[in-house]
Amino acid sequence: MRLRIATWNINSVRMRVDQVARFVAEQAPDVLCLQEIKCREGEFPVNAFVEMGLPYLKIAGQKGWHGVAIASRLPLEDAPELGLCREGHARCVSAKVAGVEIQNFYIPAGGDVPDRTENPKFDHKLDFFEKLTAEMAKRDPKDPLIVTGDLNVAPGEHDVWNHKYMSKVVSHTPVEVAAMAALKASIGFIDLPRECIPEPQKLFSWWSYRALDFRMSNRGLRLDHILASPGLRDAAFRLGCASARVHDDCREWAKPSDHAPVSADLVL
Amino acid sequence: MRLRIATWNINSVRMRVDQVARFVAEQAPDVLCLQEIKCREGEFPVNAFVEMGLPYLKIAGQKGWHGVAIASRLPLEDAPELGLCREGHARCVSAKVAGVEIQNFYIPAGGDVPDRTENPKFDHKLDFFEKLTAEMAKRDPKDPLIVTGDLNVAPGEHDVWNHKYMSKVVSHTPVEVAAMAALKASIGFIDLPRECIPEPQKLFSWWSYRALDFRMSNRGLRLDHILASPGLRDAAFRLGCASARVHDDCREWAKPSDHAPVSADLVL
DNA sequence: GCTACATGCG
DNA sequence: CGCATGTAGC
Repeated sequence: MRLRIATWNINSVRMRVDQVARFVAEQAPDVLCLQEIKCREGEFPVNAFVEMGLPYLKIAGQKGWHGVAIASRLPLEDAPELGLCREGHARCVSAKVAGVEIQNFYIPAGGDVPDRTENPKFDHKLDFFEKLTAEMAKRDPKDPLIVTGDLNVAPGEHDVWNHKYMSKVVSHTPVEVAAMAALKASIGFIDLPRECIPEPQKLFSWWSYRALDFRMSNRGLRLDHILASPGLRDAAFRLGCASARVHDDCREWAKPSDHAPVSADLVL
Repeated sequence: MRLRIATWNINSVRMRVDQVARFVAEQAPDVLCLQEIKCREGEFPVNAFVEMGLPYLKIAGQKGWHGVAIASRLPLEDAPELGLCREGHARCVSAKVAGVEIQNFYIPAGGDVPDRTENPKFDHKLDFFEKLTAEMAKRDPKDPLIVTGDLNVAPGEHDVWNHKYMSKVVSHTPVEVAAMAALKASIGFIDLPRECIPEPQKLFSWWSYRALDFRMSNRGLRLDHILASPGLRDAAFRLGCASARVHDDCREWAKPSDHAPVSADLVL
C-alpha cells in the first residue's frame, strides 16, 4: 500500500479549513500533519476533517498559539509522546499509522537574535533540538519512524534564497544547521524531499507574507521537513524519488498560509 | 431626468466595497450616501467607486470610526457644510447634485441609557437633532433639499418591531421620536420611503447582527431615512410612490452590513 | 456579531 | 502581512 504523508504549517486551521479540504481533495494524503493550528482541541474543525476523509485525529492544542495535529484516513494508534517543549506549549503530537510511528513537531522559531544567552527563545529552540536528538538516539534505526513538521531550520545552503545573508539570520545560522545535522545523524534520518529534489536545486517550503510577489522575489526557506528512519529506506525508495514534493501552488491561493505543504510517499 | 438617491450605513466601506459595487450594479443609484465608512479620506477605496460609475466623491472621514461620504454619477457642487457634531466626529457631509442639495448624516446612536443628564452620548444625539432642526428652520421650504443618512431614530410605531418594548430603548424613545418629528416639521420634510410604503405596514432598514435569522425574527428598526423638502414634492411624486424602497435583500448577502440600503427616486 | 483599535509574534 | 489576544461601540 501507498502511504502519503504530508506536513503543513497551516497558520490557523479554523481560518484555512477550506484550503486544507482542497489540498486533501487534490493530493489525497493518507496522513496530514498540521502545525500552528492556533486553537484548543475542542475548537478544531473535526466535522470538516471527517468530511474530507481524514476522520482519525490526534490533536494537541492550546488557546490562540502553536498547536499541532495529525489527521489520518487510517486509524491511529498510540505512539510515544515526547515532552520536548520546556515551556509547555502544544508543539508535539504523535501517532502510529499502518505500523509507522509519526512524530509531528512545531519547533520554536527562536526569535530574532541568534544567541542562546541573550535570547531565551533561541535557547528554547536549541534545547528542543537537543532533547529531540537525544530521544532519537535511543531509538532502533530499523524501526519505521517519521519525524516531520515545521522544524524552523533550513538545513542546507540550497534550502535558503541566499546562504551568505541567511547565515546570520535565525533559521539558517551555523548553530541551527548543526542542530539539524545532529538530529539527522542521531539515527541516520533520510531527508525525503531533498532526496527527490537534490542539491544544488533550490527547495523552499516557506515564503514571508511581507514579500509582495513570492514567485518573483522567491526569497524562500525550507523549514518544513519529512525525515524517515533508515528502517523506512526501502519503503521510501520503492516508488523512486519523485514521490516527495513541495506543493508550492498552495502558497498562491487566496489568503494562504505562509508555508506550503510538503508530502512524501512510502510503499509499505 | 431620474435622480435615484440611496443611503447606506455600510459599516466599513473597505470591508464591503464589493457589496457596494454589487448594489450599484443592480440598483443604479445616481447618488449614494454612505455612513460609517470607518476610514480616513485617504483610505477610501476611490478606484473602486470610479470603476462602479460613481466617480464624483465627497468624503468626510476619520481614523477608525464614523465617517460619511457622498458618491455620485454626476458632478458634485458645494453645498452648505453644517457643523452639527459638537464632538468633532466625521458625521456630516453635503453636496449639490443636479441642483438638489444633499445633506448626509450619521447621527450618534446615543448609548444605552435614554437620559440626557446621565448619558452624554444621548445628550449628544439630541443636541445633534436640535442643531439640525434649527438649521433646517432657516431654510426656504421651496428649495430642493434632501436630508438623508442613518439618523438612528425609528420615528413611527410601524418603524419598529415592537412599539411598546422599543419605547424604552434608545432609537425609539418618546424624546427621540419628538426630535425626529420636530426635524420633519421644521420645513415640512416628506418621508419618501414611508410615503411609498404607508403605515401600518412595517418598514425596517436595520436588523441586529445578534439575531440568528433576521428574516425569521424580523426584529428590525427603520433608522435610515430620505427626507425631501416641500420644494421636491412634485419631483418625488411624479413617478408615484413605488419609487422609494428598502433594499432588504442586501441584508441577506454574505458578511452584510447590519443596515440595508434605502433609495428614493426624483424626477427633475 | 461585526467592526474597528492596539499589542505580540513570526 | 496576517494570525492571534483584548477592549469598545453599535
